[in-house]
Amino acid sequence: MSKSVPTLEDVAREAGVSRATVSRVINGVRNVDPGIQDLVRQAVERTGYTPNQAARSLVTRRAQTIALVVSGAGDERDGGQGDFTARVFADPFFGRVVTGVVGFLRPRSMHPVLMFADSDDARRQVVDYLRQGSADGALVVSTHAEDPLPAQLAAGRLPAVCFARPAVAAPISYVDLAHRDGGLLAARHLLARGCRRPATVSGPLDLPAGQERLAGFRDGMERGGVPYVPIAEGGFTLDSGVAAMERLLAEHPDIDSVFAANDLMAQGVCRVLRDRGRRVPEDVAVVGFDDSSAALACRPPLTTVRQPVEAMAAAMAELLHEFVLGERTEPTSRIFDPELVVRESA
Amino acid sequence: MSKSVPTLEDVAREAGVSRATVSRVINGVRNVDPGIQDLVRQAVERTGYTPNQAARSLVTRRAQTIALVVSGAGDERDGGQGDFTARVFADPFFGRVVTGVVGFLRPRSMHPVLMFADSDDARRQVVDYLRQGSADGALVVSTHAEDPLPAQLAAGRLPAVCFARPAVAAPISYVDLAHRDGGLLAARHLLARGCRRPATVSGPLDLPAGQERLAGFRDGMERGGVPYVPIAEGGFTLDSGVAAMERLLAEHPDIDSVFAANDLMAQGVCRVLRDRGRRVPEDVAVVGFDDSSAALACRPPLTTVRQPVEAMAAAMAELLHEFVLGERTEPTSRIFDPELVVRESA
DNA sequence: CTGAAAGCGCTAACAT
DNA sequence: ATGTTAGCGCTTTCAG
Repeated sequence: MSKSVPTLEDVAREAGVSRATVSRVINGVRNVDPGIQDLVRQAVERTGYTPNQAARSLVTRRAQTIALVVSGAGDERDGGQGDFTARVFADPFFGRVVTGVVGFLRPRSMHPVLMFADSDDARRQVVDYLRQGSADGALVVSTHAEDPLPAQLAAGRLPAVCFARPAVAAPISYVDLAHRDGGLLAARHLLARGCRRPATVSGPLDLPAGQERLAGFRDGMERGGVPYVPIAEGGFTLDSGVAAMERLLAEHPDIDSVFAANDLMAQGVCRVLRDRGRRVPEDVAVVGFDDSSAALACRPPLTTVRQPVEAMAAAMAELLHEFVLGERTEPTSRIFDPELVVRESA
Repeated sequence: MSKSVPTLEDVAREAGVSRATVSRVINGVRNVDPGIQDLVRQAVERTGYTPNQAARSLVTRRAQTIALVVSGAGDERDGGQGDFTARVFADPFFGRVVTGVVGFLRPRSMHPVLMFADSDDARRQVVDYLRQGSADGALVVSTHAEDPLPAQLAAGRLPAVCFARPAVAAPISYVDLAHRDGGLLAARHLLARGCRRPATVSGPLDLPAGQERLAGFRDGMERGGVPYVPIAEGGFTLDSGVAAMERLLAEHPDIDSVFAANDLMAQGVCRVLRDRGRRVPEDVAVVGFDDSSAALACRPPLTTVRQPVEAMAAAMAELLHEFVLGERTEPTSRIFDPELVVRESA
């Protein structure tokens, strides 16, 4: 058999210097004679050396890896797992988070480990993973309101940053959107269009995002002279949007506009409208939220409130990185502004 | 400050035994007195000990991590990155792969690191990652035909398993579907329905999956007495399905059925048909491929050829695991059978 | 500017 | 059945 993977020792011998010097060259530490640097680099080339990350981590106490965890509140056992994963990926939102996170991580040669925390057991795994030092910190995206993970992470003093303020209060960092302002934007646009009989398909009302988007919309309508807005609660999925819209239409057949708290539900809304023979936007104008891929996939393309998910995700990674480096210690929040994107649905 | 994380040493002292014994208990090695086991477990509890993975990996030479890499052929620089990630997540297929992989990994407390290999540089990162021992092996899903990664992995003798046979030949393991049989299934179903003027929106013809699904379909039609099938090549995306269908309809306005090589394109096909006032399936029957979430999201719900992606992904992880454990050494292939799922579109 | 040496925390022979 | 001991490959004082 050929000799196994080369170590620092091998490179040092090959270059005729000490291990320490090779280490310095590899890690780009200053104070190394340029001539020797070349020597070492050639030796590295010849031996095909690659530093062993475990050995490195053991002394630096850094894994160069962060956990990207999608967390639910449930306590489902195995059975639910597949569904949970599937649901997460069905939402175009998650892909954007990954895009943003990877964009920040990659140039720093760090990598995300994907974890799903949809049961007590899975959550324990996440915490253990961090305590083991397998990952330097966690980026968490919660899908449910009562998710206990953020609090657990905070209690364990583990570096972590959440996407959106956790419903369960905890001293933890997060990035979030000014959801309320987003709702306001939607209301103003509909008002400007002349709509006076709006309705809304809200997000889950136990989620801050659900509440605030609704509050902002109502507030905007109220200020615009429309005191009452029929509401049907949805669950941020296409199906829930369909169901909510059917309820709304049954009780309020004369509405002239709908604000859906995310694009997936807006898509459901459009589908129902179409099936009922109502034209969008002529008969009923529809405004979504997120500006996800669903907004463009929808017929007609959705006018929607853009949430800069990629930028938010990158900021989340950046914050975490600062914690890991010890440059930051206090829990921090970073709030982004929404923006109206006008297309054809309203 | 409180003393930092407890080590084996601390637990050993606390329990009044040697490090070795504690290690044995923790790793469930036999030959340890039950009484002492309890003692140790209590000490672990009291100290809140968690094994350090880096130290462990250093000696076991196992990271308990595998790389889940999505690989393209491109050589795009930074700019393309975001798009690539977004495109990957937009396809419901990838979520199913993750579900299957995680399902296998989780019970073994192993975790997937997400990597995107859409440039030479990124591919180098993947190879280095494995050589560093940060991951024990790679699971690769290629999105393009000329993806050089599988060959690179094989050349480096790195443990790896691909989803689908790589277009670039290499001595590497993979799981795949009997695509040809899938095409046959679609043809037979359409034939049984009485369709005699079929057309097909194929996948990219430089991809084995694209070629074989098409070949199977044509073969089936031929055997059923239909010698000619108009074809338009697509790219497995919704938009490409729309474009392909428009071309098809322009040149062959009298077709009575369409076989699309995946559900996303079938969705596009249905959309075009609907816009042109053709009823599905009354005027034109449509059969998709994959049975992804897009099949159910489509109106009408798609009759499609099911690809057991989750099971295939789990098999991929299992194969890799066997390589990592050294239980398997020769490149291996595992082929799954497709299955027709009849819904409303055909 | 470079080398020698001391660990990082753990597992696995080898003793006992 | 348990303890002793030697590393795994690397970074990092500390001398020189």
